[in-house]
Amino acid sequence: MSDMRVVLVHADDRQDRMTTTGTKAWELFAEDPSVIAARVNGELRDLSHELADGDEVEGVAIDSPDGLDVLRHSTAHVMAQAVQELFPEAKLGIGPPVTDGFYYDFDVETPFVPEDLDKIESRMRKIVKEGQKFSRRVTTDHDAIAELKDEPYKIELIGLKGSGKSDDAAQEIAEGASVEVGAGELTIYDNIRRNGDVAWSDLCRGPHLPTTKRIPAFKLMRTAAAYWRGDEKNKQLQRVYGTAWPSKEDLEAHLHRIEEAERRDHRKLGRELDLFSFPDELGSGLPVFHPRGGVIKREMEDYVRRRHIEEGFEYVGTPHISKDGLFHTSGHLPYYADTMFPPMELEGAKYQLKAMNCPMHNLIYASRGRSYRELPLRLFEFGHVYRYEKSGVVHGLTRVRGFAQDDSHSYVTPEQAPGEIKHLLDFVLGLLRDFGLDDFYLEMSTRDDSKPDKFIGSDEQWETATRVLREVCEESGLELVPDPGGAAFYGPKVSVQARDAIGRTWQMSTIQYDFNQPHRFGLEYNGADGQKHEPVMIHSAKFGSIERFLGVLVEHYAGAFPPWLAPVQVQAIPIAERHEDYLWDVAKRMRKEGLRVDVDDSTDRMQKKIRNAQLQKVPFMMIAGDDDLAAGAVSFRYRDGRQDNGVPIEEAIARVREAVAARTQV
RNA sequence: GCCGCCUUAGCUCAGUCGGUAGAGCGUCUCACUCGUAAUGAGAAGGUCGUCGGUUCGAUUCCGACAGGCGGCUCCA
Repeated sequence: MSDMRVVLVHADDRQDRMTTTGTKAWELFAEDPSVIAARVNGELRDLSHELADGDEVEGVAIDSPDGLDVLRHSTAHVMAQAVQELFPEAKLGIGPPVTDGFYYDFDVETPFVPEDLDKIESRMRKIVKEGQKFSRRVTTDHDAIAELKDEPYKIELIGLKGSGKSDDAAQEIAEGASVEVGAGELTIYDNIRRNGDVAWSDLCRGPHLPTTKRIPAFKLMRTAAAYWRGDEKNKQLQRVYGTAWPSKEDLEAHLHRIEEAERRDHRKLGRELDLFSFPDELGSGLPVFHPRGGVIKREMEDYVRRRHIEEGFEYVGTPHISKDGLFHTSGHLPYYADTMFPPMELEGAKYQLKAMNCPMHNLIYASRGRSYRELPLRLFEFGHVYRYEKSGVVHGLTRVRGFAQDDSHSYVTPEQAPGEIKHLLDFVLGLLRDFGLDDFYLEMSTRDDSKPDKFIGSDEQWETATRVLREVCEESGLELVPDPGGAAFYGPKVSVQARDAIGRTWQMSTIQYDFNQPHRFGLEYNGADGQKHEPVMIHSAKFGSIERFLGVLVEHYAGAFPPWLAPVQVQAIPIAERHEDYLWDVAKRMRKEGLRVDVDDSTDRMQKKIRNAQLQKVPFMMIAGDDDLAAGAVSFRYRDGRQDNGVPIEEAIARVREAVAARTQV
């Protein structure tokens, strides 16, 4: 045993530490119970990892991003052990950590039922209590294949690793597969009981917690089916999702966040607030808006129509169906036949419900000769499109089969394109802010070079389009996340992802650069040089879909809309029947100002009326009794219980009017 | 589309080991007129998602379909 030196890294601090050969990483962190793994020379390692002279070592705390992954992946192992003890025939798929938790896939004859989750969870608690040690063991492909002869999926992964050789390849092979077989040597983790027995083993890259006892809090969430290696041509395995946290409190907080999200669910609130419904008689994914939801929808439409006109767009209108030739010209058919409703045949022609509006706007452009002096030519409408989404993906208002896009197409010269994209991006961001969404980032969807059949146009065209979009995005200063392969077949796309009140992100607006459709439609303009030139078209939807955006707004505000969007802005509540006329007078004056006011003249008691207005999340409750009558005033109650009594009528009207005009929340 | 679960009054849900069902809220009626989140009493309301099968008998068991939920795949 001889001396050696390691460098202990903590944040920006680096300290030399003398130690002896054979020192394990845990010995450096013995005094810090939150450290559950180590980063050695940049690589995540188990705490049992033996250090070498000159190593740079950093402790990984259980509540750090890496630490959480280690915790969750280790919990996945415990779950897999529990499953195989309870269901010996279960074959292992993969079991990586995911956001907030983990999953493990199993091939079992009979799918799991909810009661199985309870059984698995109990067995897991037993394993955690046993304090089994996670023990790393280096193996070879040959030995591992022999050892894992009963685990066909693991053997498949070993084979893929042999051909792939990199983490990236493993990621392509299967989301999460890299945690099983990363680059480098092949390892197996044994779970060892205190008496030395090997309880269970799994092919795994690691690292793991020192022992199962270091799992502070976990819960199994649900079962689901998932295609092996994410390919719908493959067999479906049974996936069990769980969550794991550094403390019981963190677990509780996580479960609380889930409840909060459920409380905000727009499908639930849509029914409770009488905003919209999905009648079975219409079919899946086809919503109807009730009067109250209609108010919000109309406010959105009025807003976005006015803003488009202010931004230089011209409001147009196009039909819902077209002969199918149009979609062949555009290039959408036959590629998207699967997602379009099937054609209707009449008088020898096939008509299709439109799934996109751009071809029709192209016809407006092409209706006469165009001059460069007209460009940018900006067309906008609420285009109602129909897409035959697969039955399993329809979801509330966020994924429907019939919806309205606030769709615009800007026809520009190639030189004008960057300026127009910037114009659109500014427009979109301002719109999102007006609707209370002010935390966003951009996603840049580009072509997948390995799938040329999914995209049309030359390499040069794609390169130009992608560069132009990227430059404008970078100029915006917003975070830019790449989305390789996510482009439309006709061009790259930038989409604005907005975070809602509880941090979830939603894809909202899109801006797409299209050099293909103008060519396919033979669009042209006369340039200053007297020659014909081909314009570029820029697709843009600001809300994206009116329905979807409305659904997101419901969740963002948890149904408590700011006054300008609230279906009922003021709910007037008389203390007693004799105050009704007085409130009706005030209400009528407010209505003259264009405000949405209701007077609750039902036979309910006033306490009940307040409760009802509260449950309907009305921003202003306007109450009047004898005192208010005498003073020529009203009393306000707000959704949070705040009160403001004795407000003179004129002031009360002005207060509501100003909150609506300024789009403020109250 | 695939896997699993689910579908009982307008809503949320209970129930029937196969003998056609119940609560709360909501609705309607009557009484109460009340100062900041549920007044009391009474009444109406269901071919138990649809179609088929098994059975003397099906809301209950089986199947198909429709719709929903959670995932997977997909999302121009």
